[in-house]
Amino acid sequence: MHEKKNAPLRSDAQRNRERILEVALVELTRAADTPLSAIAKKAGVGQGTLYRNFPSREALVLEVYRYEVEQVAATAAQLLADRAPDQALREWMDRLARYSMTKAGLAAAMGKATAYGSFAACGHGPLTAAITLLLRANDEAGTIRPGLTPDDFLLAIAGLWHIDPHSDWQARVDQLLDIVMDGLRAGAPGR
Amino acid sequence: MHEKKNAPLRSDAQRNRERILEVALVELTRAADTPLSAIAKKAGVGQGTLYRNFPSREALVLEVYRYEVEQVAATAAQLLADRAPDQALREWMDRLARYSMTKAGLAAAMGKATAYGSFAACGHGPLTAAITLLLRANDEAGTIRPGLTPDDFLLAIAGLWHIDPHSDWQARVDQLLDIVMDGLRAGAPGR
DNA sequence: GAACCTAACGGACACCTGTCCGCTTGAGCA
DNA sequence: TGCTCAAGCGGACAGGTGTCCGTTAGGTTC
Repeated sequence: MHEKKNAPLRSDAQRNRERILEVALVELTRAADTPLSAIAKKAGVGQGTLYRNFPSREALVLEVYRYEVEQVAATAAQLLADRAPDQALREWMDRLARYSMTKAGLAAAMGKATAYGSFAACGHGPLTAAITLLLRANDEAGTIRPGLTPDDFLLAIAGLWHIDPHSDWQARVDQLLDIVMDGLRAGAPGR
Repeated sequence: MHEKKNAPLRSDAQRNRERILEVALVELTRAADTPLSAIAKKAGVGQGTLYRNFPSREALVLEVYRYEVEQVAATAAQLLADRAPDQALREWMDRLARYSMTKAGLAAAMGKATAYGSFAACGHGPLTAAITLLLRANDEAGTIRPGLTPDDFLLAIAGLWHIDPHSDWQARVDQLLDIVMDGLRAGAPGR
């Protein structure tokens, strides 16, 4: 069983993939529920090609916004440098929420992606890494209950994916994250 | 604009509705993703009839398990009579989780139903009523933070709908509900 | 630059959801 | 019992997702 070592894509495949992402960004921003078939057509590729690159709608959305998501993930380290671990965690959750609500379809995709099985398994490293970082820092500072895994964390904030991004989400997000943050804090050993 | 006051269904319509529910219970229990068209066929009705009675898959699932859900809702009062408000709330959440995990497709349907807009608006009174009851009792006892609405509560436990009912859900549910419960408790004024 | 091999293509297809609309039939009334 | 008529029926259909498979064309080797 020979592994295909991190697949050096063929040149045309590479081009197709990028053209799909370009088109998808435009179309999904315009309407989050644009048919995938329409995106394939506009990108000038067959359905098969689109689905080979992105097995599901969620995979495509996540990839489209990957840069944004990676940015958010990257701020974790930054925030930890600037403030107390628990403050950093809370601020980070706020930013994650803000991005999810702002980018059309991202919240829904996150919800699907985190459903039924670990998010980590989906190969979306950056987010998991960021969460791990934040949790460890807080764990060491004794500001959260011990033994929390990234999966626990993602379940705790799952409510985010159920908030309508077209409504007054700010207040509901604040309330939810207050509850979650306090929940994570409870049982903390203290420093 | 004359309201049709709580629609006295025509006899054949009534029979069809019941036959659909019977078949749906069997089929959905066997496989949660049975095509609705298959259920319609087995029930001996057209697609149109099925969809007129149940506008969406979730509506059907929720109706199929309505009795069970109402049972859970009804235990809220019982639990409040037996124990301290916060104990009752926690125990109730456990039972809700257990039912959701146990009945195939129920968790997914709950997730969809609570997504994007208040659950209460969907006309599913019993659950909302039960939650309101529990929250009020806790509010009065000073065991939870003040000002919590049923919507806040549903967002907080949304993680439940993301746990795979086919996996070792018990441990994950416990962990999640511990976090949520502590989150709700935080900021409680005390008695 | 020709031949080969396989990654990648792309569109037809299978399947599902939800809607629409012409037809059927239960039920009240004379 | 026969008439009437709208509530209700049911299946065809539109629209979308995801799969399959015969065909095409990059890349490599000689």
